[in-house]
Amino acid sequence: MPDLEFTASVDFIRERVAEDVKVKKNGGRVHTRFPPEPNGYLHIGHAKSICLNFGVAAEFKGLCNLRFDDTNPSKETVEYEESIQRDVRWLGFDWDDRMYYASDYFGKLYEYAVQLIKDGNAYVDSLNADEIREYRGTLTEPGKNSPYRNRSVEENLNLFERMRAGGFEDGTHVLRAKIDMASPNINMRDPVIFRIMNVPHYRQGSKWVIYPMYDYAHPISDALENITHSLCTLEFEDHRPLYDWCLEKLPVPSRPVQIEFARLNLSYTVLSKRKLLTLVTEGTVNGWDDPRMPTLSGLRRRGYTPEAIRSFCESIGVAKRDAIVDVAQLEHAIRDDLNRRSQRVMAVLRPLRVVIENYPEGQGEELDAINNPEDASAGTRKVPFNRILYVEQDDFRENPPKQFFRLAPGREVRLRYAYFITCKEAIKDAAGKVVELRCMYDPATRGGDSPDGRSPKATLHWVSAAHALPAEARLYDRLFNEERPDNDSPINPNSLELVRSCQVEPSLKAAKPGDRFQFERIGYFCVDPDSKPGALVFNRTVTLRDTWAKIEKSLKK
RNA sequence: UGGGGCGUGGCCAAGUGGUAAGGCACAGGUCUUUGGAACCUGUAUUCGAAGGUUCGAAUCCUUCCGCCCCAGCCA
Repeated sequence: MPDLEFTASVDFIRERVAEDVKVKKNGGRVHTRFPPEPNGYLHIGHAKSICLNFGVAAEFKGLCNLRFDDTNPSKETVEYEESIQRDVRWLGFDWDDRMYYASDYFGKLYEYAVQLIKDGNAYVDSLNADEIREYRGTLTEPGKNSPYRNRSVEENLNLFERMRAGGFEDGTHVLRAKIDMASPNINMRDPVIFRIMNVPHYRQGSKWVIYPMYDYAHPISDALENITHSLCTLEFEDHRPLYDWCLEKLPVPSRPVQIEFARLNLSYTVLSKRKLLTLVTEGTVNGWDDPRMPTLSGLRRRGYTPEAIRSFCESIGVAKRDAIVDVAQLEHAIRDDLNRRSQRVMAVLRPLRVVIENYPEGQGEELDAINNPEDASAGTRKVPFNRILYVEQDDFRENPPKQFFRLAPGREVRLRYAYFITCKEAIKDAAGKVVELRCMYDPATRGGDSPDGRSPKATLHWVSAAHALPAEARLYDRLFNEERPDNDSPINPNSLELVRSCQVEPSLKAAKPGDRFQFERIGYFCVDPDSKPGALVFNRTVTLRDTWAKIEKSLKK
């Protein structure tokens, strides 16, 4: 029986699509598209749009196209295009054979423009950019008609053809839609629809020297692909009358509708393409896939899973109000996913040597460890134990504060899957730094349980010094310290911390780039592409929730 | 200022005239060989504000306030 009490509510877009399907609009067909411009890498904000577009299509048994909005050759490259394809696929979506390019419609777009001219709906303007701006008016004052606005159809046709043929300098002429220079909507004040750019296009080469503007190319591209619902972000809301105008004036094969939703904003994160580009070009970060970047490639390298990103996108909803989602919600999504599926492993980030004085020298043994307590089918593995171990420096305090349950002089703790040990003495170097712990173990507690039922308050992770593998850990923190960073915000100087002298359990020997693990008690880590056998490199995806850190923080206040 | 949108707890977000879902975060607690996970409990007499309509309003009307977007030959 379906649980009627918990019928999930749907967002306003799905509601509207459902209504259209119900009344058999477009024959009940649903067809969306994801239309990125190949001028940068996709980020988590795009993921929201991808999940929406592909998601809506799938839910209504429809289709979603991938379409490159490549109408501005000065910014677009094949590298970006390829990264976009890779990232959409990685996120888990498939466009089958429906990959399109606005640039493939340039011919059509040109013909439609000729039609517009013939119908008296477009004209060639020869004002320069500054003049056009002046003539446009302001928010409160209407614009004025260009002196070229009433050129004859013949003259317009001739000029436009010459624009296409080449020979004109950039900016000498533009094709404008003839709408209304006094419109209160500035987008309707005779918007430019074609401009001259003597720049080769990354796919079309030098075939064109005039390129269509987004506002003109987009509705027509949608119509040519028989898109039914064209979903875009809020800032295009007042472009909608222009979107509709294009479709009304031209004999296009279908009539899509544009629906706008609020783009994603994340706290402590910047999602503007311009700023992201700057971070990359100025070398503030190490490329588009720097694990601190909110790009899909960065998140991937960081260790985020597509499932977590999709689940995050589902959790934030789709609405029209401007919102800033707490980055903690994203972190929750990845923890939730990784908790269920990741292999547990013991790794010591900052090693502190421990000598078990009463453990026989030369002796060693292997202990059973559970691979994933959330998944019995993940099985167990053997972990070597020895007289000399490493534990985490943070797990020992010479003078433990209240509520610190871990190791301290005289304190007994459990070593996970191993024995209880009691600290007898802390050895210091000349500078007074604790460099070694002398401990005693209780042989009766093998595996981690005591016959007398006593149970230490703390369980520590550890590695056998003789068996552990050296590794590097890259610990990431938020890229910005400001909750709402702007274009000038400095990055968090501690956004990357390199820890080079880690010791990890030997089962990690064969770990390959992309493999994910939970380092018990520390966090989730992902093997970096820089990693090599014998020189392992792990990226920290996200920390585990850390109750002690919270207590310690409140203690300091 | 002209136009277009939006205002429900700290952050998201349901709700579409019948008496405020859910998630995140936070705070307690249970359990625990990860101070993890899981589980339980708590957190809006109130929906930007003020009027009005109605037996009854977050939902309808009026006015006001606040926030976002638009003056690229970017998308």
